[in-house]
Amino acid sequence: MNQAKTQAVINKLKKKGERITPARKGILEILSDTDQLLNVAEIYDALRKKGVVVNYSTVYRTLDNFSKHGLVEKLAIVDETKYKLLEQQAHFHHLICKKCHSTQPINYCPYDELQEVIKTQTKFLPVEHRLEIYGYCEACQKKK
Amino acid sequence: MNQAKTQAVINKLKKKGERITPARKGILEILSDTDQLLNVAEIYDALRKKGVVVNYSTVYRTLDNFSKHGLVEKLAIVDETKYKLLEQQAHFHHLICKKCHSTQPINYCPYDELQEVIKTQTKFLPVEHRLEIYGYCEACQKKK
DNA sequence: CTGGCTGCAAAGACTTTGCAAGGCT
DNA sequence: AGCCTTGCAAAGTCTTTGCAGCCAG
Repeated sequence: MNQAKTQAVINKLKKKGERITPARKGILEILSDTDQLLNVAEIYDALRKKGVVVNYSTVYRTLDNFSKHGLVEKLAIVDETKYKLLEQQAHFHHLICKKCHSTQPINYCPYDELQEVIKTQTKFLPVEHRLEIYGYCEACQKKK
Repeated sequence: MNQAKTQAVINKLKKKGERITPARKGILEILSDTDQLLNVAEIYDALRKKGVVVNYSTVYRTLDNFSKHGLVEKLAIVDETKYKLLEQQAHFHHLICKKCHSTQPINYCPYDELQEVIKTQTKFLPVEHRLEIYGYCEACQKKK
């Protein structure tokens, strides 16, 4: 279990005057311990498995809260909304399997070139970006 | 009005044995005539303005249909789902304004490097990808 | 003609919200 | 103790679906 990661985020939340409840701690632990993108139902289920039984609305509210504090990113996958804990150092994009919906991070980001192109072509002021790659994971390729 | 573009897609649909109804024709015209990403409500409204009054479910079904035929792309924007007509030649990514939600295409795609990185780092088989950039358009920068 | 397409209305999935009770600090 | 957070239930939004009737080919 990635306690250091969880604790770091908890400290940030405390500094902002947010209370640390079992639901919040549980969700942070879950997000800290995975490199998958998770949707609300997956987080809800994972919480139950940990013995933290909460209402769905709590999960939604908690994720909104974390998102507003810039601790968690809400990602729009086609036909699904997923969440991930933001890393302070680097940031990642994800490979998403079209069959089993598993995700894995990839160490690549086109941000620098992207920014250059935008500056050259437009007067748009970029703030953030999303990049996801859809395809088939190793396991699902073999199944086919 | 971009009739050539519309007609080209209509021909593709006909070849696949799909019928060309007023709803389908209207939606194709709308998508052909914009470089914006449109959501279902925007397409529905644009149809009405053209005098083509249809049910929401028809818009959904039509877009699903086009999407299945690879003519239209369904994009997941955070908190919104948008659609665009696929270009056969090139493909584009979009700049999305966080304030007014307008979109503009940009002539850049990291696909080549991306594929290289995926091949090097993983055994994932990429099929498609999504890249969107969020920020502020020229008009909204001035308003601030 | 005739099967695919549409309208309608209802259901379904997901998310948000108001209020009272409970628990973190 | 005070007030932020949660549970509950209801409402809201968006999307899908079954069925009957219509229309493009």
